[in-house]
Amino acid sequence: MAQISLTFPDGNVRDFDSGVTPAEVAASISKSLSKKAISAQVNGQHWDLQWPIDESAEIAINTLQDDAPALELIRHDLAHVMARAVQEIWPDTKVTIGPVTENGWFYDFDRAEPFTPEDLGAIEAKMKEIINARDAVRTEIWDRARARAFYEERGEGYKVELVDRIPEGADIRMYWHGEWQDLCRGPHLQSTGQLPADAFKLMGVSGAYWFGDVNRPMLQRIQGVAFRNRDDLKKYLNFLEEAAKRDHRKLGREMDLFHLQPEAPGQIFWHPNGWTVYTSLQDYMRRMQRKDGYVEVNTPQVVNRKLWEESGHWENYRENMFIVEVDEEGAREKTINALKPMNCPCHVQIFNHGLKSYRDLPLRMAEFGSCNRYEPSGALHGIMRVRGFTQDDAHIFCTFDQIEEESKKFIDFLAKIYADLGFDSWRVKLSTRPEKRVGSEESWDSMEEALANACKAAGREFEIFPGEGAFYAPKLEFVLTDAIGRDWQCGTLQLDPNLPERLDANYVGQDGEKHRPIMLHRAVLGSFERFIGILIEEHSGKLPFWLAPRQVVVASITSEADDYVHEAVAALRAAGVRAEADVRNEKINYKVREHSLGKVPVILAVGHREVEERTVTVRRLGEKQTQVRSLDEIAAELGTEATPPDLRG
RNA sequence: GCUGCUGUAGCUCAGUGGUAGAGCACUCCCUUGGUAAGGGAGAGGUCGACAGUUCAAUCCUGUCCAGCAGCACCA
Repeated sequence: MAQISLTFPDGNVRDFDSGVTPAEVAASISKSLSKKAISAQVNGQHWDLQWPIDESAEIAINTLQDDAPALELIRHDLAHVMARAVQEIWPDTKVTIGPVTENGWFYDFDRAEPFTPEDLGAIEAKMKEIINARDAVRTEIWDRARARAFYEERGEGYKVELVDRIPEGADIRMYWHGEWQDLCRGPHLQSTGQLPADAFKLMGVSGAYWFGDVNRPMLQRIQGVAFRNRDDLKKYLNFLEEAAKRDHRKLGREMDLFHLQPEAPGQIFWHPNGWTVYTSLQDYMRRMQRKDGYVEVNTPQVVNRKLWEESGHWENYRENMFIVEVDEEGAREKTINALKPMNCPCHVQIFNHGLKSYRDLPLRMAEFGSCNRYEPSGALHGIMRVRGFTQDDAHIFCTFDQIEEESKKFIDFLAKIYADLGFDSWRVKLSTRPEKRVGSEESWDSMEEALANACKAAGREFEIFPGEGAFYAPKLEFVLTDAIGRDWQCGTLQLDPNLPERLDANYVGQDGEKHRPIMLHRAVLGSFERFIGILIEEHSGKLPFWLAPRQVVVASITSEADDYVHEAVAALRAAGVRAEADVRNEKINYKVREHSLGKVPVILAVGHREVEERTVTVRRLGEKQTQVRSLDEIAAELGTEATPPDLRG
């Protein structure tokens, strides 16, 4: 038997027979390690305790104390345990795949009857039974024909398909615990008894397509979350509760920002409070754009089909467009129009109106463009994914040589805005040429390089996403992370030589000849609707003062202070603060509670004392402490705070 | 769009084959109270829509609409 040497994390080297398993290695070290071991790292690769090691390697034995491997194994083994539980309860159920997810796992099943929420309890109970049975996990490598025959005999058609999908040369691993069997690449725990029976929870059942294919029948997906111990699970469930509290749909109602109703699905009824946030943000964006050399335009909502055919949207995007047919009385033919889903074709019309010279470039054309897209019903989500929305859209018409500089300028612009809006953490993705594409390799080289160079010049790191670009050009996407760790793609910078070509945009160059400009589609916020949703959730409704819809409420403690309340409100408004009076016949406790829940950042309370001294008592949201200040002083101070970031001295 | 679940007062939710309830919010009255709910009274519902079964439907069945979760989609 050949010898191999294994190097341990502490630097020790020991010799073993080739083919030794990590389980045997652990046993040779100590009995307790052998019991506690869950898996190994062999040359950095996550390794099942039962897999033989044939060559000298670095090895580390993992236990439940090792965070990453432990979580992976717990979640993965629970997926198997759940599948076994389901098949034990409903033997006619077919199993498919069950991968690990960010906080747990899911497993997709094929079964005629739907799983009900009540079934989940039964499955969970059965899973605990299986864990308590402490069955050893066993693995073997089979050849393809045997594995295939095995699953065919059992009628597990999905598994047959999986066996067929395993690439040539890769091991086909079969796993067992108890009588139950699954095809799996592993690794797994030593025994189901190593699973924490109190640190997982089934979260729900939903539909999912087999390999994401809409044409295949829908499977039933049961999802679970799992952690190393009960406390971590509790922490996670608690986190979910906290996240639910900051849901923009809930806060939108509580803060009276907007509503949606069935007559206009995916379109927003903005209430005064919400519209104040919207217009404040839009005013800010408008000022920023002007300062950065954009011109602003506005273009039609309802545009004849002809333009969409020319732009290519009719061919490629039609099922997402609202079609408007005009059937005029006595007209020879009815006209077919579409609500614009994008602004770009209209902007090219403005560009094309009149001759453009190279001296006009770069031309930065901005529009707060109202767009309508017929999004699939299942995609709608509050104000984050809607059918009617407004983009902070702009198209930069420029020459190829100007791409890099314009891109750099845009990244700087976007960085300034994200910083002003309180987002410090964001990433840049560079999506490069896809398989199916148009244009020469040289042109792709230079476009990708221009975007990469622009990032470098702006001092921004970027990740490359190969093959993710549009068929005509690469793009940058700007992803920000909110307070609960979710990613949102908001900003984008898409190069586009295609649309100017289709719509025959051109400018007269220095040489007196016609040339084709390139377009840069770009947005910072993406859409106001989605961005406001993100802002609400990021701040749990406690928006930055300059964006808060009601910045100050002046509340009377006694009705004898009512006149002074109105005087204070007038003074605040004169100072540029959005202030309201609350002179209702209610106690101050009641008013404080209500406005605190309404996320009003500042409450000024006034009673006899304040009236006499011409002061107010200031209470800021989230603070218990109050402060007595003179009315003039606080009006000036809050006036400064209410100033948008770009207008501050 | 697909699978599953849900739809009762402005909000959160209970409930029943014999046309409905609570808390909060709302209106009025009392109370003028010092920093997260003072007390009392009152008003408010075509039980998502439309069909069907039934003597009788908010409840059972079907279709549609909308919402929620996930999948798919996001040129």
